[in-house]
Amino acid sequence: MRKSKQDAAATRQRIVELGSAEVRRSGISGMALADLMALAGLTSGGFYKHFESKDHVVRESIELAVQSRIDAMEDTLTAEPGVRGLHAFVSDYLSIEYRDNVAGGCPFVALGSEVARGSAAIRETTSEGFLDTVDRIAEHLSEPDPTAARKSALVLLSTMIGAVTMARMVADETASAAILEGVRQHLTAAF
Amino acid sequence: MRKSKQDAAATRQRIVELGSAEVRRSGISGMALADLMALAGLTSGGFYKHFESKDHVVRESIELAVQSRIDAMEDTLTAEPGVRGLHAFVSDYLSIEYRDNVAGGCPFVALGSEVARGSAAIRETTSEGFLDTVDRIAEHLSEPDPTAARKSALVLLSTMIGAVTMARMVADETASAAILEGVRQHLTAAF
DNA sequence: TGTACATCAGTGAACGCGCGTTCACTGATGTAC
DNA sequence: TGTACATCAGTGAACGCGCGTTCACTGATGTAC
Repeated sequence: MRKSKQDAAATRQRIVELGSAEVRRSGISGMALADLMALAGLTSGGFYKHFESKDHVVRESIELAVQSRIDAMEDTLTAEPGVRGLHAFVSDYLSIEYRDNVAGGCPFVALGSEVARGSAAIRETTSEGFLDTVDRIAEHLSEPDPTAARKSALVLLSTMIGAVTMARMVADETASAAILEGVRQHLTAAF
Repeated sequence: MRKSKQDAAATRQRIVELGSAEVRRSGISGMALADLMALAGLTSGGFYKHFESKDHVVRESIELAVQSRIDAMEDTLTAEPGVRGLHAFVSDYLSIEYRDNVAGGCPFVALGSEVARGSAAIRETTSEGFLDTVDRIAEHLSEPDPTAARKSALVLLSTMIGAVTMARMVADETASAAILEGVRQHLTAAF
């Protein structure tokens, strides 16, 4: 049952989009290809008509997740001018809703420690995405010196990633919310 | 070949100690019980003479990792008085050496995102360890109000965890070192 | 203190399951003439 | 424009491997008398 080139391209795109959510929800090793294909309405064998290996979908899935998060971030940062936009981004990121939106949330939070142990290709892709995100944040900071702006952006993003990672890990709801709120206050005062 | 009670207790202890390093090195799902037992000089089957399931060793291994990190932290914090001890702790934590010492390093960095997806028991154990660590840090902060101290400690620890997690993930050495150094400067200025 | 039996730490093979990957096959699409 | 053949997206079973867990067995330790 061969499909047209357009259909095939659309299928591939759909797999990556579903993978982008799945990999954040279940983790790299937790994402099963047969499950992913089932989500796309396909059976397992067809996977290799679109990708060389699991590593390849994982990479593209993470890439898409990073890109869609950057796009959303740009929207928030530019919706309000200057520091107002920055604080809106920080507050959104450190909200209960964002903490609980694993599949649609920050890939660095969802995959941080797993990527550090992952293949060289996955580390490469993910860390490029991280540094790209840092650059985008730096562009929106009020600091005149680009090196200083980059450093601030690095600190800002690492801090938020740590906070949400711990907020997701901590079982007690009150303690979890306190992490988010504490870090939000700290960052909006410091930047 | 039954062993004496003392031998058996020593074996159990050894497995947990090795597990404490292994789980940080390989992750929860990456730690294979047969490998762990081989490290202890035993064969796979004997595992269940000491533990009910993999989940149980993982819990004890994380618990031990947290405890040994707390002990090391207390030493650093009290070696020098006041803010000097705190800054020494922050600088050690955000050093290249600590970043590269995965098996002996911070379990929250090594396992953060994986624990968030883990069993309820593992989440419980790990987040208790996290909150315990926060309390210990809070005791050493100069702030008079204990609630404020606790909040500062929460922010401090989450920030450092995020920084080291990203520093381990980022493939480029210069960029990785810049994360550590940037966050170190930021935290020693802020606390 | 000695003896007989029960217990149980440790062995190593086997089981069962999940999962990445392969493969022969199908039939619609693409292409060459 | 039609026709014949090649291509290839998708199917679903099978393979192979890793790994958690179980099990029958061994022999030293622990315990009851």
